[in-house]
Amino acid sequence: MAVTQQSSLFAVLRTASCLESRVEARLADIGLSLPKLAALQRLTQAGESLPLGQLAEKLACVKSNVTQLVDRLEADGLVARTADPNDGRSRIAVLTAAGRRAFARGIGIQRQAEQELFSVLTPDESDHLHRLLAKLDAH
Amino acid sequence: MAVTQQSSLFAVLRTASCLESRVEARLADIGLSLPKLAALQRLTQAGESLPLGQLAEKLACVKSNVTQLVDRLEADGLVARTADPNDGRSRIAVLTAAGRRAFARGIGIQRQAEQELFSVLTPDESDHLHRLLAKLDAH
DNA sequence: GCAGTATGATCCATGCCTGAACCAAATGGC
DNA sequence: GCCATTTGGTTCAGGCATGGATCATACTGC
Repeated sequence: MAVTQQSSLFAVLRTASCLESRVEARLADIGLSLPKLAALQRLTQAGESLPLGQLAEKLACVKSNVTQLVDRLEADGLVARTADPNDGRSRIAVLTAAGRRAFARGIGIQRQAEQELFSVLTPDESDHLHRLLAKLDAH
Repeated sequence: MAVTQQSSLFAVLRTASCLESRVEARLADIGLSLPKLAALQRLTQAGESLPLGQLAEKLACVKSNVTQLVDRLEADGLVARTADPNDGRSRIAVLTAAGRRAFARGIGIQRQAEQELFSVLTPDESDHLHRLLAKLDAH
C-alpha cells in the first residue's frame, strides 16, 4: 500500500533543525554557536573587520541582531568594536587574536561535522539535493 | 569550469529558514506562528486536550518551552489550562472555541502555502527530496 | 504511615531573532 | 552655512528555544 507521505515542509524543517543541533552540539565544546561562527567567518572573509551594518547584510539579518551578536562576541573576547575614522556613526567589528583562533577551530569542527553528517549521501545524491533545494529557494 | 559547490549544511539550513519565514509571514495574518499552530495541531489530534508534559513530548521540545508557549496561547485565548483530576501536579491544556477556529484557519493557510511553495517540484522530485532528507535524518 | 525519591510544572538566566522607536552623525538642497 | 532627511547603531519589547533550580504532589519501600 502507498506510504503516507509526510508534509514536505515539515520534512525539510525537521531535517534542518536536526542537522543544526548536531553541529551546534559540537561547536558548543569550544564555546561557539553557529551564529557566532558565521559572524567570525564573515569577518575573516572581509579581512578581519567590518562595519556592523555590513556584517548584518552579509549575515542576512537585521541590524539589531548584529548589535547583540557582537555584544556576545565581544564579551567572549573574540571581536572588538572600534571607531570608524571616516564616519562617526559607524562602528567597526574587528577580529581579535582569540577570535582568529576560535574561528580556525570552529570552522574545522563545522567542516568535520558536515562531512560526517553528509557522508550518508553519494556525491550524486548531494548534487541532486542541491538542485532541489535551489528550486525551492528560487524566488 | 567547475561550479564551486556551497556547503550542503548551509544549503539545507538556508532553504529551511526561507520556507519557514514565508509560511510564518502568512500565518502572522491571523496572529499565529508555526510553533503555535503546531501546538494547536497536537491538541486537536489528541482530542482537544493534553497534559503539558505530553504536549512537550509531542512537540519534541523541553517542558519549560511548553509552559511559555501555552502562556502565550492562553493570552491569545486559544487554549486554557485546567486541573488534572487524577494528578494534582499535572495541568491540562484544552483547546477553546477560538482555538478550534484558529487552528482550522491556520492549518488551511499552512497547507495552501506549502502547496504553493512546493509546486516548483514535480511529484518525482518531491519523492526524491523526501528520500534524501530521510537519509540525513537517519540516526 | 513515613521517609526518600520520581515527576509535572514553573521560574529564571541566557541565546538568538525580529520590528519599532530612538539618537547622533552625515548629507544634500538651497 | 543651515535645516531636513537619511543612515548607522543601539535600545526596548516580545517570540521562541534551551537547561538548571525549585516546588508541590505523587509514588515506593519499608
